[in-house]
Amino acid sequence: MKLEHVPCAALSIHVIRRLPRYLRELDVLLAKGITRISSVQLGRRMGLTASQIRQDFSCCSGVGIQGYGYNVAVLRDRLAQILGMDRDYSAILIGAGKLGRLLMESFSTVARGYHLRAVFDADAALIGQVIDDMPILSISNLRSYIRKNGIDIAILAVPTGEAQRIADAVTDAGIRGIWNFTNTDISTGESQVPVEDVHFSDSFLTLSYFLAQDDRASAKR
Amino acid sequence: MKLEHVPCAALSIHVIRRLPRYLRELDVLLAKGITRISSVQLGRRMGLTASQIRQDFSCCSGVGIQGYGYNVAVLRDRLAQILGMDRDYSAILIGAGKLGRLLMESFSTVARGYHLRAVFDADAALIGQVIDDMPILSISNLRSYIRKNGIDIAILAVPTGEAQRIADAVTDAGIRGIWNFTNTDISTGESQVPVEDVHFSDSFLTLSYFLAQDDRASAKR
DNA sequence: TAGATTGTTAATCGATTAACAATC
DNA sequence: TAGATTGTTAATCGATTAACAATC
Repeated sequence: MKLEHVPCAALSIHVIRRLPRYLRELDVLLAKGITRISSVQLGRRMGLTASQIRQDFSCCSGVGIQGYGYNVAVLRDRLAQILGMDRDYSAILIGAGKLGRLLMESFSTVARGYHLRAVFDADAALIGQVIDDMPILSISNLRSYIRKNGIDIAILAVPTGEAQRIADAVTDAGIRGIWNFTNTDISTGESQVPVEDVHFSDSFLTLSYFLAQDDRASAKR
Repeated sequence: MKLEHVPCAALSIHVIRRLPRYLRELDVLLAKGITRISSVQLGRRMGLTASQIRQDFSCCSGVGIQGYGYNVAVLRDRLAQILGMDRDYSAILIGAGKLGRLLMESFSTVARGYHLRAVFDADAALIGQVIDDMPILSISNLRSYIRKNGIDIAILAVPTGEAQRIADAVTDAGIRGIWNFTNTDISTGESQVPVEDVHFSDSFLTLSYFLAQDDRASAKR
């Protein structure tokens, strides 16, 4: 199910989606040697109100100090913890096409703290090959691999037509989250396994709307 | 500026972000030969309320028919139009690394209706090479190229450290939108040029939150 | 005509912003 | 102590849902 609909998330999805941004900004501050920041200063940098930042950070109880602000390093670590970056989770990639290979390469920087354990594909010509030190396994072993190794997250980089079938398989095998790069919405049914979509095309069209809207507005003037 | 903050968007950003999803679902219906759909039926398929769908489609005035529903093909074309898919816009790609090449290849399917006009890179070893029929141009020609050819959208697939500098350049040259794949938030300042981010890492961490939260909840029980 | 379904208005719900007491 | 700033409560704003008259 889409993250927007997961019950018992403790924080609202709006807050959750801002946490990685805070984390990035705090890393920038750390790199600059800034050790302390107030909600007003951080708000100015990020284009958010100080009020919102304090509301958002109420999940990090005890980190802020009245009259002082937040210790950057402490807050950063607390956010990283909330986001599960300290937990040694495991992931597998399904689909070793162009996109899959890109994700393989960049995984360690994109998903710091996670471990990519295996890569699966349906193409017999790829199976057995080793790419970036990762052997490509047959998709027919997908379920048993997830079960045996207690994999946490499945990354879906398969053709659109295969997406739901694979989603069903990994859900059935006990996966705990799906990172979906296919251009379709997948369902995890009863299981309520969370699905995060990266829909390139949707993202692009959203941007495109603003150009078209701008043109429509200009045409009227 | 982030799409969330663009003024005079006519539709709320929440509605806009649902439009591409509607478009996809309508394409699925068309492929199945379904020519007619009601808000209740569409809601059931997509996990939305019929009410929300009718509110969302109030931007497509005249398309719905009482007692009948919506004509799938008509609604689809209207949405495509609202999203600017019929306008022959142009785009350039900046950064011909792994990600850039993937975007080059997939651009025509991801951004249907748009034309990729040129690819830029800073690496002298790449400049002049032809990849997927697209010659790689020198980034030193970026501004003049945009100005001369009236390019609409710039796709940023450069290293994080270069992102803001390039964003400044393309904004200054009169670009109308930025599709940002770098792992940082860029500012377009006064110009209010809309920026759509695709932050892989933020997306992944958002999913990761739910695993961590699930573990925290389990630990308490 | 009777049934179905839209488009829109009103009600509810949730997120953001403002205000301020607590306190470092 | 005085000034700064948090954390939280209350107020506002906006999005979603419900209801229903209009009408195909």
